[in-house]
Amino acid sequence: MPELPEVEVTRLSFAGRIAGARIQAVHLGKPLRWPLNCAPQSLVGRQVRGVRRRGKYLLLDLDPGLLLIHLGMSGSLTFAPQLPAPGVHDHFELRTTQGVLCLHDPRRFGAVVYAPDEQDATARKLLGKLGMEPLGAGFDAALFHAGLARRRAPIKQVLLAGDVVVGVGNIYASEALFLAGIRPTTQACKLSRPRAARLHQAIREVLARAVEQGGSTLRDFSNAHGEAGHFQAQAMVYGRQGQACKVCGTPIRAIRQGQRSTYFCSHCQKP
DNA sequence: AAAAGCCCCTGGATGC
DNA sequence: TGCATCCAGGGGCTTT
Repeated sequence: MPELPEVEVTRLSFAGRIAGARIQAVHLGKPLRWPLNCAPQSLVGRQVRGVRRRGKYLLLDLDPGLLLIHLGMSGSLTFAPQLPAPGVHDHFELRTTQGVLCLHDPRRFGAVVYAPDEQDATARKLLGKLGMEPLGAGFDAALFHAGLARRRAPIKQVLLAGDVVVGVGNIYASEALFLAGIRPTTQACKLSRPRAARLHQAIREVLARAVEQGGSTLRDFSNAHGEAGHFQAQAMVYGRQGQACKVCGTPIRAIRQGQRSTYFCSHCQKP
């Protein structure tokens, strides 16, 4: 489910409210992708200093240590003053002096992992190979082009891989490529510098706009207040197979790339 | 080093 | 109504 915009919208919706809280109890439901690699009891009494994001990971800074939270395909977080009614898919619950953080994740591809610090081996294994932050100052068009230049795979799959640029998932990859006028099947290394620069800009635009819109709610995404996002309404290609392109009227096509659906306009997007 | 497949898991939509 | 099949916003791991 959640790509960078959804993760960032989630972060923005509870970071300020949880900062400074002290952990009172930790409750676990069914196992997630990885087991929590520390004794839940050992977190009790620690303060939550803030919430950062790296790619699609949320970093809950504790004093000391940090929790890495990933929402997987179907995860969502809520942060509420009162204990929520127990749900069968609530698999991680952090009770604090300022509210209850709850991870709801039907498919359980999500995870919560503890690390003493970011240099820790566990943290580095998960965060170490991540690419540039698309909304950060370090996301440079020339570096982006250089990163693409050594990849022969289709550009869509290079975007999804996350080692050149992070946070672009299945929805926003299709959307950004549409905005940049680039066919998803084009080999990444074949993109000229100007076209790579155009894609660089398109990624920033699409992701920033999606954050403003509160993310995409296709099935069940909601922020930590429980509110849905609205970006999906303005998708140009994603999920629009057979419908007319909003720019030229050509029917939108759907193909499979690496077991994932890709949508594009064969007229607006050139190989 | 890079690319391609394979899984993990549940639920909703669709088709017979 | 019941059952089988396919699909879904991710990504680490193993194999080529």
